[in-house]
Order: sequence, then C-alpha cells, then structure tokens
Amino acid sequence: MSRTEEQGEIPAGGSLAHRVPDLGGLELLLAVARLGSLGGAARELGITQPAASSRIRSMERQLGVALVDRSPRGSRLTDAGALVTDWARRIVEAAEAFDVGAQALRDRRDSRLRVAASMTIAEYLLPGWLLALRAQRPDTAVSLHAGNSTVVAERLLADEADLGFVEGLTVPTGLDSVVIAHDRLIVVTAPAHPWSRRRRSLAAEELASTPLILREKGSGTRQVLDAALGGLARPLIELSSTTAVKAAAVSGAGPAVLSELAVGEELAMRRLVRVPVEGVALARDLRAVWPTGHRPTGPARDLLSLTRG
Amino acid sequence: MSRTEEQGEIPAGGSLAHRVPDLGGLELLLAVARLGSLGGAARELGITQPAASSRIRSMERQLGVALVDRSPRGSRLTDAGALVTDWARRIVEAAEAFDVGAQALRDRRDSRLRVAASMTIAEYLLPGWLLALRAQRPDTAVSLHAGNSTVVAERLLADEADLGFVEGLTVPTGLDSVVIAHDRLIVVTAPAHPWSRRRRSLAAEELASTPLILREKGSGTRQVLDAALGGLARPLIELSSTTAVKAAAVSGAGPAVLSELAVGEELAMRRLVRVPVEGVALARDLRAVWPTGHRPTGPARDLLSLTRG
DNA sequence: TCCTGCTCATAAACCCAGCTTATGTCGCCA
DNA sequence: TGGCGACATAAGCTGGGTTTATGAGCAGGA
Repeated sequence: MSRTEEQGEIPAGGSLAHRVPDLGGLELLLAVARLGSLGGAARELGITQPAASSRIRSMERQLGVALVDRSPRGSRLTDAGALVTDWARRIVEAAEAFDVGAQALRDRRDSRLRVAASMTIAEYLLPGWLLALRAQRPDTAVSLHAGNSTVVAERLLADEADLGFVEGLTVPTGLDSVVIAHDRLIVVTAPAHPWSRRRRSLAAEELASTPLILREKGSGTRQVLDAALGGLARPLIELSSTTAVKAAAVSGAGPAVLSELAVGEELAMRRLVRVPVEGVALARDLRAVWPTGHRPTGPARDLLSLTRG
Repeated sequence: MSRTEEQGEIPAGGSLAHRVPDLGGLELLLAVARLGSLGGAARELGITQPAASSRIRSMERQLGVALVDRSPRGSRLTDAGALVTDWARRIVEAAEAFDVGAQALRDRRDSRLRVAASMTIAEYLLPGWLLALRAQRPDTAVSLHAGNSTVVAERLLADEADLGFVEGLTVPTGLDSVVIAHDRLIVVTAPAHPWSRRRRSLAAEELASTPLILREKGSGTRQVLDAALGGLARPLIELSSTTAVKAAAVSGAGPAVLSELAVGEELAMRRLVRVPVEGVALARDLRAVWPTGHRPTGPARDLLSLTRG
C-alpha cells in the first residue's frame, strides 16, 4: 500500500520553520480537507493544480507522513493527515488572530471604528473579538491603540477613539462603563517549586511576606495586587511585561502573580501550577468605556455587543 | 482582470500567508524581543546579521507597523511591536505543538515511548504533554498512534504501545487505568440560534427531542450522549469528525453536542455559545491505560506523571 | 465502445524571497 | 582617537514555489 520512498532520512535539525510547513501550506491542507480535492483547493487559493500537488507532496516529505490519499476521484485525508490537519488548524487560527490584530494596529485614518485598550485586553481578548466582528460586519475597518487606563481615557476624551477597554480597579473620570468580563489575579509557580504541592490555601500574610515576581508599580496588575494586600507586595524582581513575568516564573525564579487570562496555556501544559490563595480580593472587572453621555453607536455598538456574554 | 498589482496601497488581498510573516520571521522577532539585539538574534538562529536586519524590515513593511527601535546600542521593541510579538508567540506555540505532534506521528521503530490515544486526546491534549515531556526529558523519542478505544486496547495488548489514553465510559478489558482528567460534553449553538439566549437550563427531554448535530454512532462522544439520554439522541446530521461538527454548528445548522475540550477556542471567540443543560450526566473521565499488571515504567511513567495534576 | 470530464502526476522554465559576503556608518568607551 | 559593538546597504547566488504544457487513470453518458 505505502510506497517505499522513505530512503532519504529526515534531517530533523534546524529550527521550527524547517520542520513545520509554512502558513500557505497549512492553509492549502485545510482547504484540501474541506473540499476533498487538490485541484479544488488550488482553485480556492488562486494557484494552479500542479502547484497544490507539489506543495502537499513536499509537506509529506517534510513531515515524513502521508497526509492525503489521492485517487482519480478526489483526495481524502489519511488518519494521520486528519490529526495533522487539526493541529494545523490551531496554527492558522492563531495566524488569523495575528492578522486581524496587525491590521487594526496600523492606524488607518479612514477606519470606521477606533479602539483603545489596555495591554492585557489587547493581547488576549481583542483579536478574538475583532475576528468575530469581522465575521458579522466584514467591511468594518478597525484601528487599535494599546496603552494603560490613563492613555485609553485620554484618547476617548480627545475623540481619538470611539470605544475603550480597561482593566483597572476604578473607572477614569469622564467615562461611562459596562463590565464585560471578570478577571482574577492568580499566584503561580513552576511545577518544581514547593508551593506547587501545597494543599492548603495560602494566607494573605504569607503572600505579602514572600518575595514575588511582579509587574512594575503602576501597571494594572500591580495596582490590584497592592490594593488587595494593602500596599505590602514585596517584589523579588519587577518586570515590565506579562510575558517576562511568565518566563521568569516558568524558569523557576519564584512565585508570580498574573492575570488568569495570561496563563491559561501555561497551566494547561503544566509549565506553571496555580497556587490556591484565600482571604485576598484578587478579582477585577474588565470594562468597556466611553465618554460620559456618548453611548456607543454603529460599529462601536456592534463590537460592544460581541463582548458581553 | 485582477492582474494589475496596484503599487502604493497595501495589497490587503490574498490569503493569510501574504499578510502574516512566516514562522522563521516570527521566531526571529521573538528572539529579538528576548535578546534585545538584531545581531544577537541572528546568531542564535544561525543566520547572519544582515539577513536578520532585512527580514525584520520586510516584516515591518508587510505589516505596516514599526516593530523595533534600532539604535547603535541595540534594538528594543516598539509598543506596537510588543503587542505583535505577543500575538506572534501564540502562532509559534501552536507551531511547536504541531511539530512535536508530527514528530511523534512518523512511526519510528526506535522510539523509546510508544503512545496510543483516542482522537480527542491526541488532538487537544497530547501535543501539550509531549512538549512538557520534551522539556524535562529532551532525548525521549515518542511515537503516537491515534484511534478509538478498541484500537488503543489492541495496540497495548499486542505490545505495540507502552501507554494508552482513552475517553470512553468503560475501560477495555485487560487494561488497568488511572483517571487523569475530566471532560464534559456540552451543548453549543451559533450565537444566532434562539437557544443561545436561553436563561433557563435545558431539560433532558427537551435535549432528547431536538434534532442535534452529532458525531457518528460508535464514537466516544456519541456513546456518552446516548447513555446519558438513554439511547434517545436524535440526529439532525451525523458527521465523522469533531471538526465537521463544530463547523456545522458555527454555520448555524443547529445545536451540537461536543467535548468541552474541543470548543474552548470557539466559546472564547463567541463563534459558539454554550447552552446550559440540567439533569443529564454528560461528564466523562479521561484515562491513561496499560496492560493489566504492567505498570508504566521509564518514559511511560514520566509521561503519565505529567498528565496528572 | 468511445468520448468527455473529472481527478492527480510529471517536466521544464521562471521568478523572487531570503541568504551570504563585503563594506559603510553611527555611538559609546577606554 | 582608535576600537568595538550595534545596525544599514549593496551585489550576487540559490532554491522553493510558481507557471504552462502535457500525460494518465477512472467514471458516466451517448
């Protein structure tokens, strides 16, 4: 059944980009899976049939796995191909989020909806919302500006943004708001850290007296933590991005305090472990905001209604 | 004719692959972010400094956004660049999962750990585990075979696999098992469906009497549903993959019943909405399995211990 | 039976993105 | 002021992916 063309050993070296097909190839694979035909997929992507054929073949060579069963009546995914296609879909979905985010990022003067958002929201939530928005209002051009609560408020009040999203404890003055979701700060450590095996919840004092990996003073995350502990948080290191904090925690530098949103992936993969905490108010609201009186209309209203659920 | 490639304006057409930098570029960007230097990143990836410089520049052109601030003393990410980098990281992480999965998929005779898993687990959970396993035992070669519970059992008993993962209601005879996680089937619809606005939970009879988008009879998912409803599930359509079911539900064909694991992304993006249900036992255990008496040792034990948490 | 229409495969020529090597410029520091 | 590190620019090469052109297998209808 399987042709014996595996004489050439797989190199297996190099970086990811050498072992993972490029986005074009993955899109092609998804199209083949959906349409059941190489030629059909080629047509959909605007390339010729031989190009599709050779591209799929080169992916199979690269991966060392047969992906599609060709027949004169069409092409069907192999069992392995189905699995690969599902994994590929994840990459393509992440790329779609990237794309819609990047599009929003290049400020277009002519965009119909100008959004200002805090970093955490822009990072983890907005691309998803924009994707959904595009699904139901494909022609809405969106521009995005990311910054802290103060910046968001300034842009809204200066009429440089139509809708804002903030995550602080308080709503900047001059703005109306709606709570659209809830977030919580959680304590995490690397699996090797002794706290990861705790069964009893951590008490507030214990948290306050332990040096932690933290965001810098002034960040939304840090504000909430300081407020919850009464200004007592003791930094082991202060870092200026969520990602840097995560990386430090994963590498075992110590316990970190981070938004639940930021560590979903890491928890699922057990690169980080959540430490239970009690007696500390680490919840915070995520809010949509707009200038007092100017209720969102048009595209802003569309986006807002997507975010509430 | 669309052959006039307009110069000047951003193309904005074409498929994802034309608007999203390739994996190599994204990896490079992450390296620049981490190291704070174009040349350093180039060294790490084994390319020359001019190559890195030009690649980053072409990404900036492609995205229409300045990503890094160059100075004679190094390079630092722009605000926009930091956001783009975070989105890029998601793509790269998905690519890592793809890579480790694909590596496991090409059956290597010499692999030290042979895993057999049900589709759902292989699709959603295994790549994460393998990534974690590689982090702590980098030299473990893993091979993966995906199939239903019966196939998993056969391979284990024929000594063609060292460790299995199944998701059914029952443990195949001849195997020992441990519960490693819990999964639940949930009812979902497109946001446009009337059920998406329900506030009261759905009762079992109502679920049983409504035609649903379902996996085919015999699939793990379907077995659990049929058992929970007493064999009464009424299919609107029967499809042979989780992905097909999701796609049908998203397109508004009707309500679907799916594993929680499979729809996390869709729920977060509001492409699907969860419908509350009560009085139906839709939970199921995910189990690691092995031949009775042969407790997992070596690499199998390492993997197993990663999955329990 | 043969023709027509679908499928995929193969071959040769082309083109461009990204690579390398070689060199230039700028700022900091001893 | 020379030296070192950073990034930029220029010119030439290479390879993967593309196109056009063609062939071959299978199905269904005249």
